[in-house]
Formats: sequence, structure tokens, C-alpha cells
Amino acid sequence: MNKKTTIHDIAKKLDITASTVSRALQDNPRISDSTKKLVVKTARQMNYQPNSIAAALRNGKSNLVGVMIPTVDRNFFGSIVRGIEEILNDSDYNVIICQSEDSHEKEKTNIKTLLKAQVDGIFASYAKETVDFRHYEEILNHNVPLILFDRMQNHFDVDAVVIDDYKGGFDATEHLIEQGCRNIVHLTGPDNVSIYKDRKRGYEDALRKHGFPVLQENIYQSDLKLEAGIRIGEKLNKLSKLPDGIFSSSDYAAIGAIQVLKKSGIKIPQDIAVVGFSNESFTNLVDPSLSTIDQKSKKMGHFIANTFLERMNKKESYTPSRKVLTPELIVRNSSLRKEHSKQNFIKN
Amino acid sequence: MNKKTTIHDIAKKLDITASTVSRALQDNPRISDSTKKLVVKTARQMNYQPNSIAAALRNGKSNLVGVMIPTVDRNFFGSIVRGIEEILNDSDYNVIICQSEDSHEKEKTNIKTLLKAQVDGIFASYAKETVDFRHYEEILNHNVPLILFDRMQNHFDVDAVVIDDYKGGFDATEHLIEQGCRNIVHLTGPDNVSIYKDRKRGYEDALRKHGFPVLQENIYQSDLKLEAGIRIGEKLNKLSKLPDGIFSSSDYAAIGAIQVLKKSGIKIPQDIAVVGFSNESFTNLVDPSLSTIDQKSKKMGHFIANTFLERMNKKESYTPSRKVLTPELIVRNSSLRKEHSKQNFIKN
DNA sequence: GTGAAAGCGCTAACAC
DNA sequence: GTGTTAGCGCTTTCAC
Repeated sequence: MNKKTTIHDIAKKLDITASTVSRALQDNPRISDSTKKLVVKTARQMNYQPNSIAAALRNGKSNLVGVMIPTVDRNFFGSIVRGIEEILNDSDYNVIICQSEDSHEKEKTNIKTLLKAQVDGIFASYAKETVDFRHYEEILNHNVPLILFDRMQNHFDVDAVVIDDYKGGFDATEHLIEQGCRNIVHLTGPDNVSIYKDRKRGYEDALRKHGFPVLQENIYQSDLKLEAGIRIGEKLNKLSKLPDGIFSSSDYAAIGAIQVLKKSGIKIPQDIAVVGFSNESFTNLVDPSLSTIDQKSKKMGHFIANTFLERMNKKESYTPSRKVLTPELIVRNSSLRKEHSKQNFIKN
Repeated sequence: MNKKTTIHDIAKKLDITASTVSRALQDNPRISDSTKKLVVKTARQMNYQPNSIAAALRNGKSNLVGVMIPTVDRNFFGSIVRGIEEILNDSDYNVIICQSEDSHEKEKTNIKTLLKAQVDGIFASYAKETVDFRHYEEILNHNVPLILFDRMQNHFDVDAVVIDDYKGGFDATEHLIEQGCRNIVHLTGPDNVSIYKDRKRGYEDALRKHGFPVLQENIYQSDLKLEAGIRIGEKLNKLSKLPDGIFSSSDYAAIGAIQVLKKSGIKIPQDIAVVGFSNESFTNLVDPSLSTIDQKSKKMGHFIANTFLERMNKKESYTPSRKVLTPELIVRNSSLRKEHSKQNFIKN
């Protein structure tokens, strides 16, 4: 049981050569059916396990891809990864996951690690902190296909799969307006992350479209974490004139604000209607359930994987493309004022 | 920029041999400091990237480990993975993550995939569905170190890192009793998963210790998902005599039940106090915040990684061990009756 | 339809 | 302190 069987062992047993065994196992047309069957059977008997490392060395490809995301335990990223795996595992690729934890330093280390692991491709979503992109150029210098998703910059000419964040912001805001909100606050993230800028533009344009002014004092910038939402909620509480709607670029910040506001007796959605962003799994666990924008994460994973596979097929003369997915507004109780909630808490 | 530099390229440039380069890069003591410096400098200049695949083939180890968990987007598993990575990345290992989605079939495929990827070790938590363990024996047959965590069976003689589920169940239940509960319901999972059996035993023993009867009709078995909690909540609602406490083996089921009970005007924790299990990240986002048992996930990840590293060092005559971590009761508002909540919603 | 031989890039035992 | 050599397990070109 100790020494692993190789194609040479199989060859010796059958009194043929390793090349024949190799070809037989790959179903090479030049090998006779009888030999193929024999080889396959013997391989199974001997509990042969192909050594993918040797193949990788020989073929110059590892059949590994690296995915770098801020964190694994957020619904959005977790399910992108699952989407990627669903496609790639069928093509015999394995996925290595690295978490940047939104730190520029970790991101640099991770990229080094992935390149060292000889991955055949890297799929990455920027860390929030990242403003310097030289380590990404390193990937391109190594001729490793790079696909950016979710967060990205425009100045790289690489494949990208994103959602239409502008539309997400627009739809969320317009929905609040339709629910009767006239004074809508927006919670946004760091300005160097384009998704937040785009959502903000959507927010602003929706206001303008309906004839409302865009007020800078209504826009609160933060890291969009739970704690930031809490702090902003406290600020709102102290305003002489409460807003009647909140569109937050993050579910976490939204929930933080809601917690504070609820404590002071403010009714959600009657006094303030709230829409978050990302459709995190907790959004239908909280009370009231949180309206949000779904980012089509699994679909995004599929797109990423397929883009990669296409890229691998047309080796030369490949032109990077950008796929834009359409997000979906999920209306739940935190923003539903007009009709009595048709959604019950079981529904997603 | 196209062809990758190898140690031979460096060797040629410096008019030395590849072995010297290899040794220099590994900081081998037999190489003179001057050569080392020269080699390292030239390597950097030529943008040399070691080919870990070649090294892997030569050394017979891939420096990859595989982690198989039910799902990535649960706080508990996500942070185990992070714990593992924190330790292993320092030892130049990379982590491949596979998700079983609690399916026996997926688990089998994943194990095949990992073995094919030539991982140096597999860390796994059983799928809930799994009752047949032959595919795990396959791992041992391939001489690949296996470490089980969280969920496990006793009949395998392999390394294991678990928490003391019995104590978790006991502490949760005793806490409810101390808060004045006299009629505590328990939500448990499938009987073939030992963690649920252990938590149930803890529940029962706590009741007995305090002189309460263990009533079979107070124990509800399910898959412990949100929906199951909702169904059980509805059942409880219809009882002639409501319970005054719930200990759920899952935060999700707990929250499902709470949602239903709140809807019928039942006050949490005044009417029914609730404790969940796992310290999922949403537990301090819901209202009331959910008391729960923290499973020390990051620490568990560290233990798993260190166990693996130890195992790799003592190659022969290795005796598997079992590490048991102590869980921690986190008291939040869903179970705190006696004193007025000292915890505020910001605290974790 | 099958075999012989070379080589992917690296490491390490053995020389000196 | 450095060079020589062989080989990890596989694939593939070139023979026949």
C-alpha cells in the first residue's frame, strides 16, 4: 500500500511501455481498444492514481486557479466561489482561495503565494484598502490570466465581471422614493472603490430624476461595517430633522443604523425606510427583514469561470472583455410601506 | 517577458551550476555568502519565480492541503479556514477548500479531487448526510494524513480536533435554568452526527442535575435549518402549555423559532428564553441578540494546522491524538432575564 | 498500434 | 564550496 503505483508499474505488469499506458489512459485514438480496456482495468486493480504534479510539470500548467476575495464568510463572496467551482471542477481545475481581509499587505502576499503555487489563473476582487496596483501588474508580467470581479479599476485592460452598481443604486433609491421617501440619506464607502462611487451616482441620479436635490450632507462616508452603521445611526438620531429613507451601500451598515434607530423608538419602515446592498444571508433573519440588492453572486461565479475557460482556449490574440450583470432589488419589510407586507418572513 | 527564468538561466548567467543556484536560494550552509548574495540578487534581477511544481514533483510533496467543509459561508467554518491558513501559510502551504454542501456524493467527489491534486493532507468535517465512511478510508490508503474536526466518528483512529459539545449543551441548558426556566425544549439534529448527540446529552444531564425530568416530547429533531426552526416554532405555538426556554443546537433553527414566536406576541426572553449554538455572525444582528455557544473556531483552525505540522515532522510511529476545545457561553439578550441587560448591542 | 528517448525544473546524494 | 549526475512521473515527438 505504500509506494504509489505509476504508469511504469502498470506497463511492467502488462509488458508494454509507459507511453502506451499514458496514451491508453488518455483515450488516445492510436491505441487499440483491447489495450485500452486492459490498461484501464489494470490501473483500477492496482489502485492507480495519476500524479497530477508530474503532469503539471510536463504540461506547464497546474490546473489550479487562485481566487482572492476579501473574506470567505460573506454570503456574496462565498457563493461566487461556489459558482466558480461548479464550472471549473468539471474541467478538472481546482480552486485555491486566499482572503485579503481587505488589507493591501495581505493582498500582496497572497498574489505572491498564488504565483508561487503556479496557478493557471487568478480571479480577484480588490481589497478596499488598495490604491496601488503594481502587484496586479506582477500577475500580468507572469503571463497569468487575471480576471477581476465585483470591485475593479478601469485602467487595467483585463477581463472583468461586475454587476451594474449604478443601476443597483438607482433602483434602490427609486424604490424608496416610490415608497414615499422625500429625504433619503445615503451610506457610501471609500471613494477609491468604484462600486461605491457607482452606487452613489445611481442614488444621485434617481433623486434628480424625481426632482429631489442632491445634498452633500445627506451622504455619509465610512468603511460600511456594522460599527460604522451604528455611529451613523447615532448621528442621524441627533439631527433636528430626521431623514425618512436610508439607502446603504452595505447590509451591515444598514443593520447597524437600524439597531440604533429602533432603540430610540423610530419605526422601520414607517418613520424611516431602509434598503441595504448585497443580500447577505442575515438580511431575512433580522426584524424587520432588510430590503436589499442582490448581486447575482452565483451567476457571477459562473461568468468568471467561463471567461477563464474561453481565455484558455484562444491562447493568442485574446481580447479582454467586460461582463456586466444586472442586480436585482429584493423588497422586504424594512422598506415596504404602501401595501401591507405580502412577503412573509419565510420567503427569501 | 515570455519564457520564465529557471535556475539554469541564473546559473548560466553567473557561470556556475544549477545545483549551486538551488542551494544558494535555499540558504544552504555549504554555499559561500558571496555566492548566495550574488545568486539572490541575480534572481531578483531576472524576475525569477521558483517553480513549485517541479519542486513538488522532486520532493514528493505538493505543499497543498485540502480542507473539506460543509459550506464556506458560515462564520464557524469560514473562520476555521482562516485559522488554518494563518498557521500554514507561514510554513509555505496553500489551502484548497472544498465544500461538501452536506452531501455525501459531493463529499466523495471532493475527496477524489483532493487526492488527485496530490494534497499533503486533508482536513475534513463530515457532511451531515454521511453514514458510510469508506471514502475516508481511501484517504488513509493513499497514506495522506487525515485530520477530522468538528463533526467526527469515533471508529477512525485519526487525529481529531473537536470542541466539547457535551459541555456546550450542558452550559447552555444550565444557564437557562439559572435564568428561571423550568420547562426547556431542545432542538437537535440528525442522530448520526455525534455533535448533536453530545449536545443533547449535555442538555439532559443539566436538567437532571437540577432535578428536572427529561421529557422526550420536549426534544425536537430536524435538520436545524432556519425553516426547521420556523416549523418547530409553529408547533410550540400550538401547545397548550408553552415552554419557557429553548436550547437549540443551531443558531439558524433558534432564529427561525424566535421569528414565529415573536409574531404571536410572545416576548423573548421574558416568556421564552433562547440559547443557540455556533455564534454565527448574525447572532448579534438580530433582535433580541441571540445568546449562543462560541465554538472557538479560529483556535480550532490553529490546532488543526499545528497538529498537521507535527504529524509531518514525526513521519514514522505517529500516534493520532484528539484535541478537545472548551466552548464558551455567550450571554446576550435572548436569554438574559434576571439583571437588566448589561450588554449593549454593539458588544460582541 | 506501439516503443524509445528526451525533457518539464528542481533537488540531493555523491564526488572532489 | 561547488560540480556531476540521476531522477521525481508524466507526455510527446519521432521512429518503425
